[in-house]
This record gives sequence, C-alpha cells and structure tokens, in this order.
Amino acid sequence: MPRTPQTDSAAPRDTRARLLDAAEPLFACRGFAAVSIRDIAAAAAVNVAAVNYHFHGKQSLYHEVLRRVATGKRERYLAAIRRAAAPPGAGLEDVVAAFYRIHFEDTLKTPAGGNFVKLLVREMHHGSPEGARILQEILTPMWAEMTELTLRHVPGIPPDLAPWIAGSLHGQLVHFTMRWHKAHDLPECEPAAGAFRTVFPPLAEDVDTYIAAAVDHITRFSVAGIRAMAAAAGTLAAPSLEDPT
Amino acid sequence: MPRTPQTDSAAPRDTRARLLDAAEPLFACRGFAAVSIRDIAAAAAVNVAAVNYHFHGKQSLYHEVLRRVATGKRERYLAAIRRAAAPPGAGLEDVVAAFYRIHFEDTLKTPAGGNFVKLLVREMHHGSPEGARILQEILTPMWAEMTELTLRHVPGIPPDLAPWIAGSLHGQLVHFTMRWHKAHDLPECEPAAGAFRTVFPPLAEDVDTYIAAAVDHITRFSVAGIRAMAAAAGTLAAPSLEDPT
DNA sequence: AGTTGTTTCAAACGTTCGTTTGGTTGGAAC
DNA sequence: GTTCCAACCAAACGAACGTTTGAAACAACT
Repeated sequence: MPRTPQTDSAAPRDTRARLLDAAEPLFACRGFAAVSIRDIAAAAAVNVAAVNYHFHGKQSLYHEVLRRVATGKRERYLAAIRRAAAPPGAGLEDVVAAFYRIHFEDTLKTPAGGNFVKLLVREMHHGSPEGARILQEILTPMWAEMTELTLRHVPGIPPDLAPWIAGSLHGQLVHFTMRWHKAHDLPECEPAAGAFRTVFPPLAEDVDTYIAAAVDHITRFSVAGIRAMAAAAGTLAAPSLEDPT
Repeated sequence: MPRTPQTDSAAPRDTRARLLDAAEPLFACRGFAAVSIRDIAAAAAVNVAAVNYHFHGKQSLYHEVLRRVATGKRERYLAAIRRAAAPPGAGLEDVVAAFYRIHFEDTLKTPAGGNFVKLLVREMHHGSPEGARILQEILTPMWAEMTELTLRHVPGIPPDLAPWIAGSLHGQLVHFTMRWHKAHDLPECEPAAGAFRTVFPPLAEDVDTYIAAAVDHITRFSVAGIRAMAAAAGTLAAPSLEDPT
C-alpha cells in the first residue's frame, strides 16, 4: 500500500516525479552520457539510490523522460490544433502558418516544448535504437497528420513528391527552432552559443518578434516552393533541371 | 631529430597520422564522449599511451581531427567551385543546383565528407565552445561566400532577408544530407537507423539517384521560395501574412 | 506495542575511463 | 663503442561512473 509520503517538513512531492522533473532539462541540455545520476539526484535533492529504486537504472529513467516529453508534446499539439480549428475557406498559407506558429509557440516559449525538441534532435542524431523507437512510436502519426493536412490544400502533388516537400518543411522547422535555442538559451545549456551566433547571427532578440518573423518567412518561402512543385508536376512528370530539351 | 620510424616489418606509417585516421570515423559516428582512447588505439593498432604522447590528450586529438576535416572540406569545396566555374549566363537555378550538387557529392560519396558533416552537426548541436570555434573559424568565410554567390543572382533581396533565406537553404541541406546517412550508413555508425527510416522513409536506394533527385527538388523548391521573397520585398517592405489590409 | 511493507540513505562495490609512469628499443651523432 | 634522444609499450594510478547493499525511518494495520 502506498503511504502518504512526507517525513517531516514542507511538501516533498513524490520522489519519482521529482526525479523526472530534474532529469528532463539536464538530459535535454547535456545529453544522456554527459549527465550522471548524481547530477540528477542532486538537482532533485534525493539520494542517488532513488534512481535505481524508482526506475530500474539510468537508462530506464531516460526512456521515461522521453516518453513523458513525447506524449506531452502530442497532447499539446492536439489541443492546439483543436483550438486553431481551420476555418472553412482556409488556404495553404493559413494552414502552413498555423502549423508553424503552433510549433514555435510551444517549442520556443515553454520549457516542456524546448526540452522536447532538444531531446528529439539529440535522439535522432545520436540516440539509441530504443530511444528513437519510443519517440518515433508516439510522434509518427502526429507528423503524418501534419503532412497530410498541409498537402491536402494543394492539388496536383504526386504522392512520391510529398516526402520531399515534408523534408523541406521539416528541415526549415528544425533549423529555425534550434537557431533560437542555440543563440538565446542559458550558457549552462548552450556552451557553444558564441560560435553558433557567429555562424548564424540572431535574427531577433524578442521571442514573439522571432516567431512572427519565422512563421512569416517559412510560410512565404515554403508555399512558393510547394506551388512550384505542384506546377512542375502538372506540366510534366519528372522534369530535369539541366536537360531543357 | 626525428628518426625514420620503422622497427622491423612492412610500412608502419607515422603513428600520429594513424591515430588521426582511426579517430576520425569513430568520433564522427559515436561522438567525443562515446569513444575511448582505448578504442582509438585499438583501431590504429598502437599503444594507448601514444595518444598522450603525440597529442596532449583526448581533447587535443579530437580538436586536431576537427581541424583536419574542416580544412579538408574547405579545400575540396574551393577546388570544386573552381572546377564548376559558373558559366557567364548562369541563372539562379544553375548556381543553387551547383552548390547543392558539390556538397552532396562530397558529403554522401566520400568518407571524408561524410565524417565532416557528422562531426559538424554533432559539434553544432552538442559541442564544446572550443570545438565549435575551430569549425566556425575555418568554415565561416566559406559559408558567407556561398550565400553571397547564391543571392547575387537574384535582385531585390533586402540584406535583412538574406539570413532567413540562407537559413532555409541550410536547413534543407542538413535535413537531406543526414537523411541519407541515417538511413544508409552501417549499423555500427547509425544504430537508430530503423526508427529513423520509419519517420523519414528512404527516398532512393542508390546514391547517385538520391543526389540527382535531392538537388532537383531543393533547387526547384528553394528558387521558387527565393523568388517569392524577392517579389514580396519588391511590392512592400515587410508584409504581414495575416493582415491583408 | 508489535508487525509489515514501502521508502530513504550513507557507504561501498566493481568497472571504465583518461592519464601517468618507468623502462625498453633502435637509429643517429660523436 | 658509447652516448643520446625520440618513440614505444606494459602496467598502474586516481577519479568518476552506474549500481548494489544493509540498515534505518516511517506509516499503516493488527
């Protein structure tokens, strides 16, 4: 039987939840290997053995963090999409802009969203099969729906071109998301911020200004790209750029 | 006085060079922390102490690897640009396509280029200030020239829009570069390939097919985007998408 | 009060890591 | 032949890590 915790003082939350809360930003900022369970235990103000008691080990704690941020992101996304409720006469611009705005608002302005995208990028670039599997399982349907909803609004896109367009959208999304975090996060989280800002100068100092400009740019840039793909696909099947015969 | 090495047998290259050659793919695939100097020494078939003798330690070896791949990339890029020699009447499409083709040919088809881009992405996402500084110092002029050469061919782009366009180009470049590596590299280098292929299905099985399709797509998509930015900038200063008044 | 089962903790365990040590090798300089 | 020194190597060192241990603390129940 679970006892009501509490030893003596204030309000010690469930040790398990405190570990998850403490581990999430640490893993997001420094990665799995660079965070020791002693760091996590210290941040959560609990004993090191608590990690192996409440979870089976460091790996399981990390996987639990991944599961939590992924499901959180999915739920916030679904809620935001429901709230944004595409108007009847919405065009491609509106849909693309709405998706990007939802993502940036969540990812750049909330700690949970920021941790999610950092863990996601990290896991996709450096991760274990198990970690990538956890994220992929939770997020794949959400991404598929995003792509499908976007491309539904432009006719004449052959199915084999859709993943290319989705790739261009995703690449820009990741770039402009990480660009903000790399340049504006606390130094303890982004130690290489200086060099990054030299290569990619900050495009705005205020979050809301950045989001507005980023949504505006990506939408304009991508909608033109998508329309060009549709137009080219409408004229001939697989045109080659350097063979104008 | 450096003696000619050679103890007895065949042709034992300089131990220093062998360490660099062995360390480069290991660091590129697994990252700095996940590679031990014992791994490197074993791959180079030398003693572990050689790392601290020829370099000052693991970190210095890693920085030397970074320096070598970055300068190698820059030299190959300059040679390729000189070889590609923009024809007099070259349009925006030709310039953009040439840049992407040069990059993909180097990054997807040569081990050195593959190691470079993996180390670069890793260092930009997870790196130390010193590592990022090394790469930034060597690559910044090259990237600035790439952007300048590209945007020179389209008039009417205000200077403050250039970094946004460069970001869109860079984001797509990284996405489609890593997309190939993640899906087609050896399992020992990409352990999460399975999950990655689920989220981002492979777009081609042959490298040359992939490069041709990627260059074609990114060029068409991006040129349309760039032209749209130029057109919008030509009509009004900073038009807002959702304020059509 | 006593028993039970869960939770916490200080301490230690065994491993792996980067680095250092002390000594050997082997060709070049005298 | 002797000296010299860069190069190499087996072995060990100290630190940091993830994990385990055994006992103490605590609330709930009889």
